[in-house]
Amino acid sequence: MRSPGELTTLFRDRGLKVTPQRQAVFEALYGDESHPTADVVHDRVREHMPTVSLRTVYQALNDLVELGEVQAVSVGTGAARFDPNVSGHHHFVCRDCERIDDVVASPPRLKGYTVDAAEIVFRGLCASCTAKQPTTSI
Amino acid sequence: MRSPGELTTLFRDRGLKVTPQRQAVFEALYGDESHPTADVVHDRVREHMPTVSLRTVYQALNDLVELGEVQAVSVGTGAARFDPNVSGHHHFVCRDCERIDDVVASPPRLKGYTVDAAEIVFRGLCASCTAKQPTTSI
DNA sequence: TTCTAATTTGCAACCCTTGTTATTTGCCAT
DNA sequence: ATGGCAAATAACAAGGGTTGCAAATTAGAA
Repeated sequence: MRSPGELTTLFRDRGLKVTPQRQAVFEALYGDESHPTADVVHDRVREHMPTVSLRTVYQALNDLVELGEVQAVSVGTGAARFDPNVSGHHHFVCRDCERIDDVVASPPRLKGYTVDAAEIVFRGLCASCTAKQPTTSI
Repeated sequence: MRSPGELTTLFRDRGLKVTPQRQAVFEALYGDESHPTADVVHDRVREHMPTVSLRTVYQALNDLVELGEVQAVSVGTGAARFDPNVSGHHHFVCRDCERIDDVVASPPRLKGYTVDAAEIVFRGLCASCTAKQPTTSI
């Protein structure tokens, strides 16, 4: 995810307005590695802007996801987690505390962890949907 | 997942009762490769037992998951999907129709598919939780 | 500054899943 | 075969997470 300053330009270029609420979400998420839920982001934002609604935080987060600046991580732990790191990496989900850690190493290097399973989820279009796609190539 | 007949024995051994509703869930899921949601299983069961409640279907599915006979797949497409195939395999999630296919091949062999991303989710205990685990070894 | 489209808020509604409770039922022991 | 008890069912409500909606506000271009 780009810096809050760069996001300001990006949002305006896309016809999206840069509100104080959105800037607060930018700041709350920038450089964060804890994979917070929308609710956690909301709490964080309200520390300095007590009147911001959860709905607005969801809006801002969804906008960031649509722009490809933030990744929504759904790993079956209830609420979606939001990750400003959109470079290729994977996640470790603790079955006890539900903490999510970034995994840049391969499984054998997960020292200290208890790895129960490694789930690989491929995302894209299935053969049928690929076939009926209007402009798809390859 | 074992056959409905074998599950009958397994359930009784564990002190769980084998009801017609549960047997209907067994039948509905046995050999199924479509990764149905609880709601889909419910519809399927009700074709022959119209009075079965969704709650009961959830109960049966959760029991099967706890016994390790069925895998609950949460890939961010809303409702959980249930998979009677508990052998080591991965999933392909279509971003268009949300169909889930089993993946036994490696990514390069996904011919016909449009692969946007391959997410690897490691599950287990993080370093902190591993450390405070009562009886953990290795 | 003015105008317009986008945004915010607060609320309700939605989906998915689980809690609760009275009633029914499987099934073990007799 | 029957009784009794623990477990399961059904119906309902409620919970968490997320989105839809409408009125009021506001960003930002002209």
